[in-house]
Amino acid sequence: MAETTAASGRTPDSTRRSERSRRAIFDAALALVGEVGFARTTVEGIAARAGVGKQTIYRWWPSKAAVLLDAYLDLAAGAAEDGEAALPDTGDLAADLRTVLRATVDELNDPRYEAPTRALTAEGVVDPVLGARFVERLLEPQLELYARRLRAAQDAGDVRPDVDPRVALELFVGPLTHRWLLRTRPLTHAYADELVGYALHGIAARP
Amino acid sequence: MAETTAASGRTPDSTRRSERSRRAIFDAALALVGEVGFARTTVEGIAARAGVGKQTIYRWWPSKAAVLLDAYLDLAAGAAEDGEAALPDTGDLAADLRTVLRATVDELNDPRYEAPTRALTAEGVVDPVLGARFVERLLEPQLELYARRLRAAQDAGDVRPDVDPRVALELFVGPLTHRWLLRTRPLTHAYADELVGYALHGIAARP
Amino acid sequence: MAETTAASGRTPDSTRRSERSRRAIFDAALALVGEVGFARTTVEGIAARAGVGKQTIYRWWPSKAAVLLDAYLDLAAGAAEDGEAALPDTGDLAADLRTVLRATVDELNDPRYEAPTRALTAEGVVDPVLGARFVERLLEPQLELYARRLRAAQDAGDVRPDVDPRVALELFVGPLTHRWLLRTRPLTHAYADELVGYALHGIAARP
Amino acid sequence: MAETTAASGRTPDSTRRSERSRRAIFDAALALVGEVGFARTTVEGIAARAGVGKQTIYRWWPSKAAVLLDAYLDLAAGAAEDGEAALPDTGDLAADLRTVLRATVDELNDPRYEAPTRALTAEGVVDPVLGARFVERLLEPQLELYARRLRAAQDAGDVRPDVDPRVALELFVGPLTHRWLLRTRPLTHAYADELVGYALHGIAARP
DNA sequence: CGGTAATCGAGACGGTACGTCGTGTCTTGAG
DNA sequence: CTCAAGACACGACGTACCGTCTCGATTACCG
Repeated sequence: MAETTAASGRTPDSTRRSERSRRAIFDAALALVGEVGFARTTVEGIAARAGVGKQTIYRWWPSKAAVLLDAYLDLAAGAAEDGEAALPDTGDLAADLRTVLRATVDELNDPRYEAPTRALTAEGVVDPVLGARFVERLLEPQLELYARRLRAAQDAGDVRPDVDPRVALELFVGPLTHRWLLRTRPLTHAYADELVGYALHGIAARP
Repeated sequence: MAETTAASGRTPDSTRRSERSRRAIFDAALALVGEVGFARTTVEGIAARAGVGKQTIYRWWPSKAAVLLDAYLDLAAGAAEDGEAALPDTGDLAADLRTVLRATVDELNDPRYEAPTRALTAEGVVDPVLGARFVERLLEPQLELYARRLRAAQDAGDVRPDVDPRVALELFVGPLTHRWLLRTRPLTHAYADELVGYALHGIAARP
Repeated sequence: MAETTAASGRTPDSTRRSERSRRAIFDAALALVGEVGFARTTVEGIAARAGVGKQTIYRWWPSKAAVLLDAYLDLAAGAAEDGEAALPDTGDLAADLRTVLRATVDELNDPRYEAPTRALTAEGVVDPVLGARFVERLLEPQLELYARRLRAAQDAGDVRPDVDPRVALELFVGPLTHRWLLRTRPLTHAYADELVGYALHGIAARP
Repeated sequence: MAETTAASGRTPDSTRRSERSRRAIFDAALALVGEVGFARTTVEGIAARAGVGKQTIYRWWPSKAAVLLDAYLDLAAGAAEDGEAALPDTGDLAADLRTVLRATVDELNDPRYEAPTRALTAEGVVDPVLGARFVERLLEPQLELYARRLRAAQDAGDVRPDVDPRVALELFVGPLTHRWLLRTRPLTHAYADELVGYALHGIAARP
């Protein structure tokens, strides 16, 4: 589980690292963010809760956001092990997209994940380094699944061959993310379905 | 220009308020966020730079984010005075959308606005109250312009009548925002054009 | 009660200073040094005990030693108010010196004063600035009393007129201090008497 | 050269000890105290400079003061080898004392020795165990030289037979130390001479 | 048109957290 | 076993800001 290595003067020897502390820090960080939110979570608080010296956190991470990101990645890695290396492919692209987008809606609405995900995303919006890492490790792998499914659909003749899947997928995740991040309108299954319809067939009138 | 009024015990008498200080605070806030970023901008710093007592800030705003939001709204109000109460309507919907989206791309890429816009958006992602205000005062009015243009296109028979403009517009702004906030891919005019094409006509193959 | 003004960037406005805090800090500092010793007394501890922010200490003093010195001076000033502006002068120089030196022995042996006095002295040995202040405010005024008494004795013909009182007085306080600081031998009344005997006949006029 | 043995649970096997490390630690300790002072010298710093593990220091000494003391004793032992097992005895007590006291003044004023000597003395003032060791190993042997010379003077009839040499010697070293430690007045040869004059006639036999 | 009640600049205050440094203990691998 | 190296839990450092709280000194309404 690679970490956002601290950029300070001397690099510590990672072979001698305490796995026990690493785990305790992750657990404490996630728990605290869930309980009091990211803003009121402090490095000091994480250290205290993890039964760890502050220095042990600063030795391995440059900021509390980096800690949380690694904790989150660790969590996601655990969850990813058992499952979903690919989007469903029943042959019906619209149905498959509806399934996935509905699942995404449910996940985004799940209060357990909301706080840390929002915190991390917001931090990434403002901190390019952290954001890049967030995208590279978490977001892009997910988007790649969409791209793959769309490519399969192209092979099956369900999607225009001149369409760039990497761009097309944003028609689905872009609006969803927009609603969720900015809270402009409620995120519902109905919205997911509507989105699939619009994006798949466009909004222009047919002659 | 209404402020996010401080919610503390006694409401101050706004008629006696110093306009001079208000302006100085806005200027200082925007300047500091531009120079050192939102995170390293402090209320103390704003006060010092504005030549103002800290209490004068705390009297009128509940947080530095609220100050920045009002400063930003003030800025936007000034900019909005001269112009764009509506999206262009040349009769060619695709062309008009390309124009607008390209302009948006340019704006988002403008380093002058980047820091404060990102800061406010990120803050809104995490703080629902601030986010709501941000959306209500800044985002929704802009989205309404899209909705209006799409409704006109429906009247002209260029957009399917069963399409909900408020949802459809997210096909354009959603992906754009997604790229900008998360920095997944560069934001270019070519992308804006591609997006208009995809969203307008869908990605599904035609039989 | 002048303080060892902090040498940091901006000098605080001493007219707005909280007398309440000043007193609480002195009390806490003296209490802690008495209870756990100087080395294990911390600025943090003083602040906590005094119910004061750390910054309030750092605003007015550059180090814990400076705090303790001022606390000590404040104490001494309080004690000095009621009393001893001069050494006793019964006409019998030897007896008077014995009285004073015995009292000094008792004071140095008093466990209540021992810890802070040793701490302060040791700190002054190593920190010239603090030491100078210690000497100027506490030690020299006391030594001046000796000098005055010796001058009176010269006037009375009990001390050789060519003797420099400021040097002569060190024959008494030097050895006493030496024993106390370095703990070479026990400090007793007998020693005080012996010292007076030895030193006095060196400077006493011969008939 | 005996060390202030660490008092921890298991005593290490001193026969397997690295002489190389011991010397390196002494050198590093003395160098650091000379360069940055005792307070800012750290065990970690000594270890790093000596190219030694921290544990190697903690294995053999209980504190940095103890390390410095041993380093100092080691130094003094080297210096003592070539010389002065006794005070000069030309038959003229006053002259001999002046010689010795002037040499002491020079030594105390030597900036090379000032930092470590002050540091050790100050530490001994506050730490009775260390102080006792300092006195026993360094101070008392020197004082004994004075006592011996005074006894010789008594035998020669130059000093009153009822005088206790161990007390009398403090008339010389006490005031000198007082001036040096507390920096009340400059330490000069003239002062040394004056001191001898004052003190000596106090203890000299009367014709 | 002077009294008075507010806001204003300034900044001290009690706090919380920061990120760093040093302590003394413990562990690892080499000799 | 000792040693160099250094990670660890811990505690304190001195600093930066927080949001609250006095302080005069304007300043603008009101009687």
